[in-house]
Amino acid sequence: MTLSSLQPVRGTHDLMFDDIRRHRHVQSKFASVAARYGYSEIATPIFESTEVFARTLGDTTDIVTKEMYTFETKGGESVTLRPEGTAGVARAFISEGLTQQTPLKLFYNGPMFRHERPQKGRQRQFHQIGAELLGVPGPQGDVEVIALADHILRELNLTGKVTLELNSLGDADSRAAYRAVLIEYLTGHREKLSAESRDRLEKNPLRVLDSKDAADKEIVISAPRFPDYLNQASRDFFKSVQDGLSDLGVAFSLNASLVRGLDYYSHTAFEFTTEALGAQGTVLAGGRYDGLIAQMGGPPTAGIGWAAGVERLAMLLGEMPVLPRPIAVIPVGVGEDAVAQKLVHRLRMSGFNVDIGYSGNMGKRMKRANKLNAAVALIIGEDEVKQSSVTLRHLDSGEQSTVAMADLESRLELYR
RNA sequence: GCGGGUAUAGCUCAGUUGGUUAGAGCAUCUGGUUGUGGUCCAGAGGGUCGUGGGUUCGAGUCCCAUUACUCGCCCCA
Repeated sequence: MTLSSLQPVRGTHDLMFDDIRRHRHVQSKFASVAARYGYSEIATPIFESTEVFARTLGDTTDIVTKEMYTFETKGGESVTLRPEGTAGVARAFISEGLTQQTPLKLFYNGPMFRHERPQKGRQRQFHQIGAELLGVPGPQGDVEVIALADHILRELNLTGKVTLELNSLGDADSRAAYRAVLIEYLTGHREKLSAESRDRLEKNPLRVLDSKDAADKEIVISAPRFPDYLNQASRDFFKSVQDGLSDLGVAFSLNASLVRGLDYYSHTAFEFTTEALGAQGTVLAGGRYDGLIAQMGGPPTAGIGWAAGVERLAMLLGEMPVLPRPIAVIPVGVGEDAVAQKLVHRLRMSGFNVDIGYSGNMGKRMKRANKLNAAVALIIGEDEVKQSSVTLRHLDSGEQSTVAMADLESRLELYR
């Protein structure tokens, strides 16, 4: 541990054994469920022009102002390691000429990078799965996207551990109206607000609703409520989303202070949260972003999507299913090595999961077979080679018998 | 960026008011068992006590700094 450069960079981790199995489990469940909903996969580059993120996320967000891994290429271009997935998908939507192929359903999965202080459930390189539905302006789009999220959490057996919170940010008019009264109210209490909230009052007043500062919370309790300022169209829209979810049996609760900071968000905002991960309770979050594509320079296109943290989901998973037990092939002496190797290959070609101890006496190899959790050992010695057979030993019971080489596949059928 | 906690063997951790060869369990290796593992028994290897400085006759232990990890704030997935 003396060479600091031999440690993984702060906030990054090597994933192996059980950890990566959990990740793969999350990812493969996601891929199979997403396919049932008609989503196809997209893999956008891990870095993009800095502009792509700066423009889409908004230059008042923490992500853009202090958490991006931004660097200059040898060609002098400013590029950024992606801090989230939606911006890249939106960029691809425009630059790949997909704007005429709506409705478009895309899902993705991959590493994201944010320069934050690491803690439980928060790393500098982390992984997200996400889904985006482009070109569906109606509430049935919201319902389907949320149902997809709920479905995946269900497949992962997490329904008891997470709850869905829902809010509406309304359309642009509603938001402008609410924003105005909120600013007026908060300005009246300006002196009592925390420093950050005073700052947000200028840049992003909705975020004050989110504050965890005790004094701020006091003020927020009596603040004008967003739902009261939704116009009729926005109310109808939100009502349809709620009815749609209820019809599908997706449970949710309303949370009027659930907000998204960015201007292009509208209508539905939602989060699946858990109590089990401490401060990082948000496991999956998303919303409708009808303004985004236009803001990036594409044709006005409705959009809604979400992203989930794979690490956070993986932490919530229970025990992983046990791995299939291999078959161990054990040559008694060096004389049998070649026969053993051929047998191993033959069984692998037939679809069996086979391992072999590479060196050592028989005792050692038996020990290794045991450690691999092998179900059976195939022992090959001089006698066996002579009669073209192997000794098949069941490692749990210790029973063993002689099996002709030719009959092996059928005798091992149970262990495939 | 701010605050708290922690750092001793590959892993999990003991280590007394500062006291001389720094321990345990697990893991690893060897032997008991040269064609039979998981149990058992005997033994072995493995540590610049995170790093640097200071106090002291003497520091794993006290002080300072630093780094890493971790939890919280913030932010978010």
